[in-house]
Amino acid sequence: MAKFHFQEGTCPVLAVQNLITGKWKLLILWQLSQGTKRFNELQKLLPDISQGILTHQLRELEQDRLVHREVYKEVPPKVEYSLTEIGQSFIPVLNVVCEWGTVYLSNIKSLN
Amino acid sequence: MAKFHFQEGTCPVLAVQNLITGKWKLLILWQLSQGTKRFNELQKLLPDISQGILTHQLRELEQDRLVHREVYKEVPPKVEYSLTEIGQSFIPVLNVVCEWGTVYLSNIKSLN
DNA sequence: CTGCATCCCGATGGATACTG
DNA sequence: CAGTATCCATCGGGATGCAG
Repeated sequence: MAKFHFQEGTCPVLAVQNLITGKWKLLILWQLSQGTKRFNELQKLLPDISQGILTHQLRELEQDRLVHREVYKEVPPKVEYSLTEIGQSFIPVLNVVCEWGTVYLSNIKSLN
Repeated sequence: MAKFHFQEGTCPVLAVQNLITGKWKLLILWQLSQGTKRFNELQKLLPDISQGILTHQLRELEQDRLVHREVYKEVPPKVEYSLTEIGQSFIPVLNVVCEWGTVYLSNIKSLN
């Protein structure tokens, strides 16, 4: 893996790159930043992501300690996803991204 | 493609997701934020990315209007890459990402 | 020097069916 | 409801060789 050659040790930019590389990671985090969601709710909010992939990416986010998975031992089953403390700290980044994206889209639009 | 169901039209978060999904996009943008770079320089700064991929990703960033490619018709050839105005506007986002990444890495480290 | 073309491979994404 | 299992398609990434 690449090191960041302007700094010793691991590159923080690369770390973030690895965290959010995954076609839906940012969207999932964004949805969870709006509050705790059940699996089913996420599916409805992100209808273009298949069930298997959603599960998979949630697991990755969980491993990366951005997302917390709470399983209720009930019938029918109930699983809630929420942001961990680390995940919460990422919200400002999401907001900056969202703001920039909005400007970007309008710039691109006016260029075409 | 997914729409952002909390807003009409295209989702800015998704737009950014698509821009920076690509294993090296953030790193490339970061390097270019430090100043104009020749192709060769980028290769040295990012030794773990193969030439073909570097070319490919630079082309994508160019299409997305984040990067400018200046070809000097000389012998030997010389090509310089720099951030466009839109690309420049992305630098604050990169800085936020970098700062958060730094904190994230130290958090993760202390958890293991 | 720059970077395109080709070929290859593993990772990622996706559709569908099935299960506790 | 919230998955897992399976199979398949596509894409990203990489090595190498060639060309202007």
